[in-house]
Amino acid sequence: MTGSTSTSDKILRCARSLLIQGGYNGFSYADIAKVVGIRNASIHHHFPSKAELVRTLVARYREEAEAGIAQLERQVSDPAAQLASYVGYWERCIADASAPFCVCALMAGEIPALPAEIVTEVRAHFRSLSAWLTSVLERGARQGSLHFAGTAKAEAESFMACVHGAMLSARAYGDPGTFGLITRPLLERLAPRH
Amino acid sequence: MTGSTSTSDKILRCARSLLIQGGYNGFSYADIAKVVGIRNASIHHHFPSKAELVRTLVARYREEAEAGIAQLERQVSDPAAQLASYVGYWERCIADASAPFCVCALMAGEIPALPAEIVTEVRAHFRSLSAWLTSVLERGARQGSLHFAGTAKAEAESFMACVHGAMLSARAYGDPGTFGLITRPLLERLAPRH
DNA sequence: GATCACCTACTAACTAGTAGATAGACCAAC
DNA sequence: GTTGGTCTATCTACTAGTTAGTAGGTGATC
Repeated sequence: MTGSTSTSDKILRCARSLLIQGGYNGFSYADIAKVVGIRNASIHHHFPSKAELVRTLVARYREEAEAGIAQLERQVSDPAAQLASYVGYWERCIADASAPFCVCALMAGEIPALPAEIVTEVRAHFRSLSAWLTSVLERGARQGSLHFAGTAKAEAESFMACVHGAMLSARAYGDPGTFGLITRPLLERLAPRH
Repeated sequence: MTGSTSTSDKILRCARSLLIQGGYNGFSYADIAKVVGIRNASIHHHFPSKAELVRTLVARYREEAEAGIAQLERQVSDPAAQLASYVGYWERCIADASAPFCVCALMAGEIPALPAEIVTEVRAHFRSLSAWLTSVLERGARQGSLHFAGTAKAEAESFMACVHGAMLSARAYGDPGTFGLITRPLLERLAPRH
């Protein structure tokens, strides 16, 4: 309750942005302390261990993601527009470098080296994102606005993989535009504009 | 030249498999030394720094990848079959857990935290893989065996992203089968067997 | 006898995490 | 309204272990 953003909030936000840069083993308590302006040990007061800090961070990330999707469901009703809006959100995040990678997609690659409680959290994000995409695709198919060959579930997994792969490619090429280059045809294929 | 596999070979192979597990910051000289059966310091005799070790490792990985693709070009001529063979290779690697992730795809996520010389190497792999896929798709389109909407280049980038994303999803779900589940419809869409 | 591959022994910096002190805020009892 | 107790957030100072990397020595091989 210390003003608008508490110290633990600052720690979480800072840790998230460091995590997005280089993964779980790519940052340390010292890095966080330097940015937030407290001492190394003070972080332990808020989060007893690094695993717990990152678990909390991912849990909060998932909450925000679910809230964002709930808002999207309220504001946009057309399934094709919902997919476009989801992709557009990431396109903007990558373009302005504010959060140029999905926390969970990044950590999915490091899973064999991650504490179990974090793996659970990452897996849950994949499941819930896939479930939402499946529901959007199902609705779109029923309405006749979205077109694909197999099941909605399979198409959802493919869609999610393509978006995550596009993040990887954008990073590999060092070019934010690559993300849109890959995802735009993906949307076009599902909802052809004539 | 010490017998069939030299120590530096062993170090490279070991480092690769450790890298595939948890990324650049997910392993140390000590980890390699323990597996290979030499002392920590001996690794420096072969590779002066970690950055140099990993740079060499990626360069060799790229050589092997290019050799594999050259062999594929020799053995299989049909473009659709070439794509299927490429995906099949990864499906087997992931299923038997021998090398369940592309070294460059994994490190692409960590790029902001990677030494510059490694980033160059990773980027080069993305470019050469994309170039090969583009040539296969172009040939397939010319022959009429592969079908897609936009340019071959755009479709190649999308294909590559989807494959990399499928690796990520397989890891996230802890289920190797996920890779095939995502990539099979991808091949089916490009070359429908109706 | 030079070179190679390895060794022991070491360093400086960094890792997450702990112990215990301090300073301020809140809240009661007197 | 002052006193005393508790809670919270931070600090300094520390530990044990790990990190990449270095210096210099040894024994075998060409």
